[in-house]
Amino acid sequence: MEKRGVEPEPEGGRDEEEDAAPAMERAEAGVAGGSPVHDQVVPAGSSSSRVIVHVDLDCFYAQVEMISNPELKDKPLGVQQKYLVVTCNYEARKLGVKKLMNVRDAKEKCPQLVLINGEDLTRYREMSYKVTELLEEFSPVVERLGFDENFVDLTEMVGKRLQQLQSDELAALTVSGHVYNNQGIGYKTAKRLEALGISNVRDLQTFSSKILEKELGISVAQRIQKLSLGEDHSPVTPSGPPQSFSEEDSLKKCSSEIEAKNKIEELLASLLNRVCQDGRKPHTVRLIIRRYSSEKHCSRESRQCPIPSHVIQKLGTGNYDVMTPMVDILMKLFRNMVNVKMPFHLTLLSVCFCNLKALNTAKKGTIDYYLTPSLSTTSRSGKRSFKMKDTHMEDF
DNA sequence: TGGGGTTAT
DNA sequence: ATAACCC
Repeated sequence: MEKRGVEPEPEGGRDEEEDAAPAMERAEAGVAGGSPVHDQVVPAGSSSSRVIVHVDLDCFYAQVEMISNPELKDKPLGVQQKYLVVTCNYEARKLGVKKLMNVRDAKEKCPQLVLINGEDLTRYREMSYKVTELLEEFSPVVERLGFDENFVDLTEMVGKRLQQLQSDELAALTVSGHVYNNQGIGYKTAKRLEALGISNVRDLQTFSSKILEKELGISVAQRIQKLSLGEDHSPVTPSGPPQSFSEEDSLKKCSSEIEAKNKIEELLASLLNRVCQDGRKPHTVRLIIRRYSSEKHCSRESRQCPIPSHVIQKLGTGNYDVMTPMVDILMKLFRNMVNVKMPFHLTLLSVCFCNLKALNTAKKGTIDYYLTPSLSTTSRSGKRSFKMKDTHMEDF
């Protein structure tokens, strides 16, 4: 069963995105391979194997754009972020456009290419969660990976359905779609393994790692060999609501505090909208920068601090000016990282809200009720009996 | 390489 | 606070 890890590298002019249909995968490949005669005999509902679907959306951003504007449907379409075509539809791919291609190269390859700016992820994020929520109707155990992939653990549902079946119905069950030799390995790789004399899981387990690496590349080789040993019992972990919200913008050059402040205000404004919609309250804010450097090691630096409780309380309301105190905090974080008296050159700014906490549902009469910050001011006219141990920015 | 996201250290 | 990894 393959749940995590990369897809097979694109091979022989084939792209991984052609499997538009969900793939059925079985857990414990090693066990299944160990007894080939019996590996399909699974006592209904009592098996320890799992049924997990992996749903991978094709060229997701491009699809969202085509749904938004159907006139784009039969044109070659690319989604642009800065000078990159981050994804494109199949029309564009036919004409030689690749994911993460330079806009210049893409236009050269395909002058008719229609480009849509996709730097604002709002609609993609919304659509992404709609897909996840749809899948959650089948089972609450849905794990997201990025915006366009979901893993759904359907073990329970399948078990229950099998139990309902009569024995004759059970016997009449057929499996349709692609079933690749009972291994979570794609068609192409299966063929190449066959050529190496690897026809079942045990062959793969005992095959020379070195030769396999030479043949398939170190990444694929090591991964599938681990899978052949049945490794990956990791559960499908329900993602639930996001644990952080961030907005970032890469820049050619930011070299003054004013520029930085303007960018930060822009990022913050979007974030506040998102936080407002979410309903929960972030208790931590982080500022991330990337400094210009010729090195490949394009590392980021960050500073974070707790959000003062009086600011947190005003977060969802929309009435009060939360921008001013937040910008204040963020600029302090900025100056903590960047010596503004010295020349600097930043190529990225990002603001992140994390440490999200649900609003209190504390009942009257409980300890929580009296300790709840949001109630401590309103219900007792600002006379706070407890000093919260927040680290405020003044402590810097 | 964008603009995100998670978990581990 | 950063790294490493995912898309």
